[in-house]
Amino acid sequence: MAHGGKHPPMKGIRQLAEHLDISIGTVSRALNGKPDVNEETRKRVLAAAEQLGYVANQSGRSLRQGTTNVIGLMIQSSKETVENSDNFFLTVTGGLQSVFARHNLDLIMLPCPNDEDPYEYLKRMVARRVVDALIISETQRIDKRFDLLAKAKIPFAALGRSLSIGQHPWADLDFDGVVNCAVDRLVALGHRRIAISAPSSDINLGFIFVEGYRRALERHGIDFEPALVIRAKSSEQGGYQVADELLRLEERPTAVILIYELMAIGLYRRVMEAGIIPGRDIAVVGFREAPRAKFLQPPLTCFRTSVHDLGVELAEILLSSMPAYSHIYPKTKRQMIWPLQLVPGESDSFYLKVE
Amino acid sequence: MAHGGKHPPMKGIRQLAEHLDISIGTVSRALNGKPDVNEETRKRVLAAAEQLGYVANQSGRSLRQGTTNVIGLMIQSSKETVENSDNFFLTVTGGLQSVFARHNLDLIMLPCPNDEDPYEYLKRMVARRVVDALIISETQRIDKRFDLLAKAKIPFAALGRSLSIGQHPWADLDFDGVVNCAVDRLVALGHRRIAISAPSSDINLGFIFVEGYRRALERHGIDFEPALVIRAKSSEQGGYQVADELLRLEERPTAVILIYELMAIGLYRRVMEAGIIPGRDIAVVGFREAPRAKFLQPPLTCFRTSVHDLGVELAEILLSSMPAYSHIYPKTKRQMIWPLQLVPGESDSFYLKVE
DNA sequence: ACGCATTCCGTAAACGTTTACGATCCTATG
DNA sequence: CATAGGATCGTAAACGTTTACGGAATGCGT
Repeated sequence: MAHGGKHPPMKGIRQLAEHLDISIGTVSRALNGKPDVNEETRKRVLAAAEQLGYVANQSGRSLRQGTTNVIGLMIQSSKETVENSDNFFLTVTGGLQSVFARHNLDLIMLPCPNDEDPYEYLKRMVARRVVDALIISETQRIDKRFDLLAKAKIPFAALGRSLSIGQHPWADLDFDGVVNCAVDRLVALGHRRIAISAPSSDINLGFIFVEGYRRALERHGIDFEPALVIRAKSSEQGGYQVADELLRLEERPTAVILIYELMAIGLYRRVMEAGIIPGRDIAVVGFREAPRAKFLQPPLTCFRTSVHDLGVELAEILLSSMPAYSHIYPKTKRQMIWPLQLVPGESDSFYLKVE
Repeated sequence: MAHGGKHPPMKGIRQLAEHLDISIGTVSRALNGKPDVNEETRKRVLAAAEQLGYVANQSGRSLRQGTTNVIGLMIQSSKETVENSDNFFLTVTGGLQSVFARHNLDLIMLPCPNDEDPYEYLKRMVARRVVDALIISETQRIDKRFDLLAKAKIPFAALGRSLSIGQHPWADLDFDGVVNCAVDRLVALGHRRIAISAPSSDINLGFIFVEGYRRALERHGIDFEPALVIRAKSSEQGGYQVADELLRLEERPTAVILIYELMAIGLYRRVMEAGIIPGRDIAVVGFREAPRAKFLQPPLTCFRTSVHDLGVELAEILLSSMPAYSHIYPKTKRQMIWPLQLVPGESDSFYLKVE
């Protein structure tokens, strides 16, 4: 309260310096915690900045030091993503921020419009130099974005693994573990004909999921039947379609593993139309546990994880690859497979062989 | 393909100018579509920029002209928001972008960490001058953020109305229409004792929803009973709690209106524990239609709207209040109430008076 | 041939910060 | 007392861009 209530509009560090009768350089050093400044004047500067509501103009700062203190999380807001992710990204964002906040890093989300090519969008964002580092999500099996970021020498980490050359940092859910666990459980319940749904194998997830499924079957000495792999969209309609195709098979499967819990609703509906009751006549295991999965009757057996904590891990992975922070987060783990835990429901408990 | 494949790293507009043997000022004018430049040289510049992959450094540009061409959408990623919104924000983002893209405006999302005060977070973002305009969401009944933005003279619009002084631009769902329609429908089905759930009346929505409910009852000559207003969290647990409180009442309601479809699952469970079947023994109307609401059995009667198109409207409202665009979007509509449409389910169809 | 308007382009000054460098003062040590 | 060295601060030069201003060249009418 040095000089009353109303202040002239704060124009910049220059005004602040004049007001304090200190040189502009010293003010900057004081604010940024540089060593060459008397502790007492630092206090004065901080107090005045607080009082006058001064905050450094980001553009000037970034221009000078080539850094923005902002980390970007790129997401694709395609219709399909929006319907499936069930706030996955908002949750992971919380985890990311809890780490970034410790280093005065702000997170912004960069939603790629669904009519723009993600690669071009990212190129624009990178060139604009508005973020210091990037997290990209929904990675493709071969994703040019990795090369772009590597070439631009901008630190990054991926939410979702990729096959790109070189070992780039990423974190991903343990789809392999999920499908293994699901198959184990179903086999233990007596199933031998187990179907699986997955997105197209272009999508990395589609590839991994089916590959894990194949290996799990092999472990149990069960032959892999291509007809039991249904490629479908990860939506309610996709689930309906999966059921439809399964019902058409000569020899029906007795169990099915779904890649997205949302598909279960469509599948439930379709099989019930055919007089088949999920959990009694056909076993269903879904992935992943989400608030909406609780709406199902019978409750879906699925897999739970803390998406928030996944964000925490991912943030540390990213920071470990940023020169300015790599001394704090040693580069031990560059890739990370995030575990999930089985949540038994009733969609696979009361198994009776169909027909 | 003027001079082979590899290019030296593009450092800035200066290099581009040297490469073209043109002055730096002309290059800038050419890129920005200024009139004082020969059409042919403009073509050359644009071609070279494309070829060398030059994109203007955002910091330098913003510093000079005080504008960033970026619009921010502030959201709060609190646990409750994340669980309830069902990707509401991602969807509205799509609508916003479809408008912004026409003006080369980029949208970024600013997720306020849940352990930070939204007001302080916004203040930081505003002071950093990283966005030209802002959209704020989840507005409180009295929300200091409006004053902050007005004082900072930064254009903004709100997703959700507010009571703040002055007529600030906003768009909001037609909660009044929803509750009116719900009451009308229930009354037409013979109900007189209609309960309602709503969040605390500090939240603007909680106030509006109950107020509309009161007026709707009045229109039908039904007395307003405070005991039938249940304040609960907008979650599954909240729905369970609502049912719990309703079951405890001396004279039970025969119908209940829920503010969030997610609450229906908890309510369903609780009333079924008591041997009461939703849709037969008690009528349930929910708000809003969401993918997950389809999981309910019986299907929930609820309200549908195009959140994407709401985003479009909101974007136009915002642009109309930005000096640079107000000639394109005349300031006719500054506030907008966005309609919803009833989606009849079966949760209120087979009404039989309880007891 | 002259004046004038128009078209195009180059020059240089800003925008707000950070930081290398050097200047000043003070203290301790010989 | 002389000097070294540390503590503290001021000065000025960058960072990459846009834009006001003025200059050169051209066209046109007289």
